Amino acid sequence: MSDAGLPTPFAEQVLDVVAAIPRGRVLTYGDVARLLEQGGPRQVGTVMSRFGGGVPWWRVIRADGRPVASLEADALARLRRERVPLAGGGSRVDLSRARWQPSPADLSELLGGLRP
DNA sequence: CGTGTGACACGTA
DNA sequence: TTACGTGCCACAC
Repeated sequence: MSDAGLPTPFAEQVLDVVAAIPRGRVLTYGDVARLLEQGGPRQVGTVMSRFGGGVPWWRVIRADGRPVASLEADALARLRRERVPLAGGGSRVDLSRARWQPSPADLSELLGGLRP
């Protein structure tokens, strides 16, 4: 069993956002940070590394469209399964088409629940 | 209080 | 396209 310690409030918000990414869509680490308006891509990555196991972690990718290096094969398989638009011969996500752009309603529901 | 580390981002070559 | 340097933020020593 893995004990990643206790999730901080920031970690829980990150996980909440990731859990809200619709099937077939993705966000970059930077996107998540900017959505929450706190921390940065590296902080999001740290959270995912420690607590990402319970959320759709494969929907969080790098800004260049490549999934996490250490889990690349698994991530690409899952993304393909969800019909996420790929590019670069299927090794990268086509961010211009796959990036999730939350509607104002999505945002208020997300951030509203996290930051009343 | 300096230094290293990390599931990152970006410009330049 | 890949490789490298620099910036960034938080945290452990």
